[in-house]
Parts: sequence; C-alpha cells; structure tokens
Amino acid sequence: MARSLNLEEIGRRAGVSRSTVSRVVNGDPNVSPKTKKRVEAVIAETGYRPHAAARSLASNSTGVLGLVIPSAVETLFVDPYFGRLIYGISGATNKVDMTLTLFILGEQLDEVPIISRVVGPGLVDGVIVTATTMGDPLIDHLRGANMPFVVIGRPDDTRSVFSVDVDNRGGARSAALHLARLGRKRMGLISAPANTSAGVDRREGFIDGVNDAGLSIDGRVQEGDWTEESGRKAMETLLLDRPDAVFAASDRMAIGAIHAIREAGLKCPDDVAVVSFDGLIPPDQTVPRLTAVAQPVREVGERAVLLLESVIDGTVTTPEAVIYPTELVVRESCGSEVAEAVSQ
Amino acid sequence: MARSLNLEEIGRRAGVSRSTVSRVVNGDPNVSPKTKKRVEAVIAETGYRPHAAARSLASNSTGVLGLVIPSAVETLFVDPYFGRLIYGISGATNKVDMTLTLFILGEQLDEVPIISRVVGPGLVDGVIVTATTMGDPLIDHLRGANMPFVVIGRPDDTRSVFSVDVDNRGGARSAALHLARLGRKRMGLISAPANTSAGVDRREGFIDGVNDAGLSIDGRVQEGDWTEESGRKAMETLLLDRPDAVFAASDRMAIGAIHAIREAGLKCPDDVAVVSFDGLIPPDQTVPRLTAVAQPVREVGERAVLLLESVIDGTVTTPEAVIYPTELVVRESCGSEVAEAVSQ
DNA sequence: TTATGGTGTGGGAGCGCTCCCAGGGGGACT
DNA sequence: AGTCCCCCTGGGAGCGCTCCCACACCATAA
Repeated sequence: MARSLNLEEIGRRAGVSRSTVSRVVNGDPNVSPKTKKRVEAVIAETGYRPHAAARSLASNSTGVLGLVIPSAVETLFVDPYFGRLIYGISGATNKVDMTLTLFILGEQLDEVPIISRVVGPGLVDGVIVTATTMGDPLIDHLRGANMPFVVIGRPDDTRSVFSVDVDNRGGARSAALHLARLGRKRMGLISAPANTSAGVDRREGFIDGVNDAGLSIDGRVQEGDWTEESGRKAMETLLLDRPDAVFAASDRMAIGAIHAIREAGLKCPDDVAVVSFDGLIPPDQTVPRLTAVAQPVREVGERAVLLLESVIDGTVTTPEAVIYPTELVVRESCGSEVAEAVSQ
Repeated sequence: MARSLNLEEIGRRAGVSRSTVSRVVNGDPNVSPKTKKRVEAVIAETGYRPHAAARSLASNSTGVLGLVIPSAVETLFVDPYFGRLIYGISGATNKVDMTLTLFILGEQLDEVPIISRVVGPGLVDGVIVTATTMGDPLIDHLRGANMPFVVIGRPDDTRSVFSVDVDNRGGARSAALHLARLGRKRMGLISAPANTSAGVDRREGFIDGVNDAGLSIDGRVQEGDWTEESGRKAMETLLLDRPDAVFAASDRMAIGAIHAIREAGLKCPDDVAVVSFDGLIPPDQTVPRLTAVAQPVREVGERAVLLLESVIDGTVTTPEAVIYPTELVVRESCGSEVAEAVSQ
C-alpha cells in the first residue's frame, strides 16, 4: 500500500518493464501471449488502473468532451429538450469510449472563470456548444484558444464553424402549409426568443409557409420564452385577434396555448388548431393530442459527438453544417381528421 | 507558436523563473508586487492558461467532481427531477470552482468500462452517486477504489456512507395525515419501484400515516415506475377499489393518476383526492393544481457537493447522513378548501 | 560588528504515463 | 553456416506542473 500502483510497479511484479505493461494496457499487438497473460493477471489481482492525468499529460489528449450550455436559466431545464439532448450526447460519448464534462454557465458574472477552464488545455479535447444566442462571445473564445468545437444549432457564420442543426425553417414552414391545407385562414405564431437561431428560423419558416399558402400572418405574432406560462400569455394576446390556428415554437409553449384557449371558453382544435415544434411530449399527455414538428434530438446529439471526434483527430477539416430533417407528426390538435401513426 | 506556452516560457518572457510564475498563477503572497505585475502582463498578452492535466498529475488532485447516474433509462429523463438535480449540482460545483463530469450509465453491458473510468485515479477527485438501486455494486466499487463519494438518497448502510437525502418517510406520512384530516377514509397508494430507497421510504411512510390515522390501506397499493403512463395504469387498477384519495410517489405519476380519474368519469378532488411527492411541476400546469410533498432538490444537490468537498479534503471523516425536511404544499387536488400560498 | 529571521526567488526532483529508439533472440531463407 | 528480418522487450526522454529546499538579500536587534 505504501508503494503506489503504477506501470513500473506492475512491471516489477510481473517481471517485465514499464513499457510492456503499457503495451498490454493499451492493447498493443506486439506482446507475446504468455507475457500478456501474466501482466493481465497482475493487473487483475492488484486492481491497477492507469492514471488519467498522467496519460493525458503524456499523450496530449484527455478522452474528455465538454458540453457547454451558456446562459441556461433554471427554467430552461424544465423543457424536456435539454434532458434528452444530454442523454443522447452522453450515450454517444460513452459509445466512443470518452467521458462527458458539463459546463452550465449560470449568470453572466460566473462565465469568465468557467470559460477559462473550458478553453484551457489538458481538461477537454473538444467541446459541444448548444443554446448559444446570436453573437455569443463564447464562440470567439473557443476559436481563439484553438479548441475544437461543434455547435448544435445554426451558428452566426456557417462557413467557419462545424455545426449540427435541424431544419427549423423547413419544419416550421411545413406546419403552416399543413394548417392551410386543413382550411385554416387566420394563423397566429407564438415564436421563441429572437436572439436564438432556432427562434428566428422557426419564425421565418412559419411566416414563409403562411405566405406560400397565399395567406398573411397580419401581425399575429407573439414572442414567448420557451416556457408554458409564456405560451399561455402569448395565446391570450393572440386570441384578441381571433385566430383559427396557431403554431408554437416549442411543445411547452403549445401546452400553455391550449390552456389559454380552453380558459377563453374556446375549443382546440375546433375553434383554434395548434401545432407545436419539438415533438418531445408523450402523445397521451395532452388533450387533445399534440400535432408537432418532431425533431430528432438524440440523433443530433450523437452526430455532434461523432463530428467533434473527427474534428479532434483531424479527419474532418472543412467546416460543415449538418442539417437533420424534421417530421410533421399529425395528431388531433391541428384538427386533422386523419391522425397518422406516430413513428419512433 | 512553435514553442509551447508553459510556465517556463512565461518565466523566460517575464525574466523570472518557472516557480515565480507558478506562484503568481496560484496567488501565492510571497511575490513582490512589481514582479507580480510583470508576470501578469505577460500572461495576459500571451493568453497563457495552465495545463489542467499537468497540474492534476503534480498536485494529485483534479478539481473535477463526477456525477454518476446508474441505470438511467431515457424515461427517467422525462422526469423534471434529474434536470433540476443536475442544475443544482452544476451550480454548486461552479461555485466552489470545480468542474462537473457526468457519468450516465446506460445499459448494464456498458457499465463496467465506465465504472472503470469513474473509479480510476486522476480523472475525478470524488463522485456524487444518485438514483442507485438497493444493493448497487457501484458503491462497493467506489469503496474498493478508495474514491471519495457521497450518495444522494438513502444508502443501504447509512453508517458507513456519506449521504444526503430528503425525509421521504416523514413527507409521505404527512400526506396521509393530511388526507385523513380532510376526512378521506379509503386511501390508495401509487408507489415507486421497490428497489429504490425513495420508493420504499415513501411507501412505508404513507402506510404508517394511514395507520396512525386509524385507517387501513387494505391492499390499495400499486407500483409504478415514475412515469406518467405507469401512474395512469396504476390508478385504473386502484379505481376498481373505489378509493376516495390517492398518494402518488412522484408528480408525474400523480398527473397520470388524475388523467385516469377523469377518464373514468370521476372528478378530482371531489371523488378522488390526489397528493403527490416532489413538487417540481409548476402549479398552474395541472388541473386541478397539485397538492404535493415538496422536496428541496437544489439544496440537496448543493449540500452533496459541499459534503463531498469536505470528504475529499479530509475535513469530514465520520460518515453522516444529512436529511432535508420536506414541505407539504397544499393546493386544490387534495380537496382542501384552504389552499396555502406556495413558498419558494 | 555579528547574529537572527523574514521575504523573495531559483532550480532540482518527481508525479505516471507515452513515445521512440535500440537491441537481443529466434525463424526462414540463401 | 551465414544473412536478413521480424517479433518482442527494455529504458531514456520528456509532457507541464507542484513541492520543497537552498540561498541571496535586506532590515532589525544585540
């Protein structure tokens, strides 16, 4: 117990050198089966485990990926999105035999020292950044520190940054076209914060769709902050304009909107049809069941990890923007008579 | 750019030694103000950041805490509990100037290599373990590897393990007494998995309360798996027994129960009163507003971090079990005529 | 003057690993 | 028997930091 358990010590006990033990630990094929067996026996009986920091220092790579979520107020965590995303990323990270470190940047004041840890050498090999607002200085810090990173979402400059996103614009547009096809004429929009790319893209996509259908949004737009309560408030305001359909940029805001519709003595979907974005709420959890533009959160997370890995090991050098398609999952809240089966 | 930016190099540029730069970086007071200013200038202009792995290796401490969530199936993440917990722990970790690493153990098969990383030296200084099932081998692994750890929940052996928990038993008991006080006679229970300490404690506490009120549970117990859907199923079965009140061991299961009650053509709270455990759902999100035994998730997370820190630096050596009180927050779902204001 | 002690600074040693080069010892071929 | 080569093994060097000891320097007191 006095002697610390390291490669040298394992080697001593197995009658081989430090180097040979290292080769066994790292699966180097150039070790005779007999030696390998002997070393493995010693490792098993001593419970030896390589020292991660020493390994990082010598190999100049840590085996750790960072996930940075800036400016996440607690309310953000009420949204199922982040739980799913973290779960997906964590699973993918484990799969490639790496470790995930979480950086949740709370208030502005805390940010500087945390960022300093993130971008400093020897802690993580690269980071995934999500939920950034537009013009976020974090991106510049990462670039300045030469830290490999992948953005989940649409970065300000797609050509210089690796990113994975979903087709927010197309998905929102399809929601508008679907509602138009169902005969709705006075559509309203509950948008997400305009300083996020998802907020902008979903707003623009929806309005595009409305216009493409030969209709007009006529100012029926209210901005929410992703929360259910904001969705309710937004809907209350929109109701003054007597819309016959509304698209909410997130599930939670859609749920709030449905509450507001009901409280106003109206019915969803009969009086006001509702379509949401995300598709993360289990269908039976709302009445009526929610029609949603579903996004593949898990796939996005996994792809981000894989992409980041390629960036780190230099396999991929030219910035690329991966865009995942969304899928309109039709249920009852949009007023469609035919609710399709939900896949996945 | 060719020369790597390390202490030696900063020292060279500032005309001092490696040691002096190290002292400046670490805030050692034994540096003359003049020297300190000069070194800081060089650090600022070069953007130097200490190498985390080298520091860990030399100092034998990493500044990283691990959060281990074993056997977490994706459904677990639908529960707001984990998001809140992670948020609380992350905030506390940042506050003590440490970094948080997340280990989410997916399927059984993956566990071994991940645990190996967790308990190996040089990656984390200590870990917080949560959501363990009873008899979880993870605890033994940690003990065997001499890795400092704190359990969130009630460990199998309280006397040998540091832990932070909430008063599940007392909270559940107070729910029963409250319902009895309101005149309910035929109470039912939707319990949580019996292989978790929270599941057991909430069940036993509730049944104790029922008995203490001079009533009997008469077998009206159904086990759920934390999910809303399982709460609904459990309630459907319980309704065959015509209960006039039910206690659900989590918010989500309570929501499922309310759905089942409504679908059976009954009213909550008039026909069946509902009380839940957790208190994490925003009040206005359910109809009727949910009466809940609220637990201080954030405080628990923060305390766990602080306790773990003391264990790591040796300030605390005798295992202790910190128990946080719960608070019964009365709203409409229990059928109380007086709904108290919600605090916090 | 010399002794004493605090202050500021430099550099050796070492943390446990990886990387790389050197070299011994066979087997297969000429 | 000799040559070549490949397989396996050992050990030096070094990653960037912390820890500790040594020591120069100056102020103060005997």
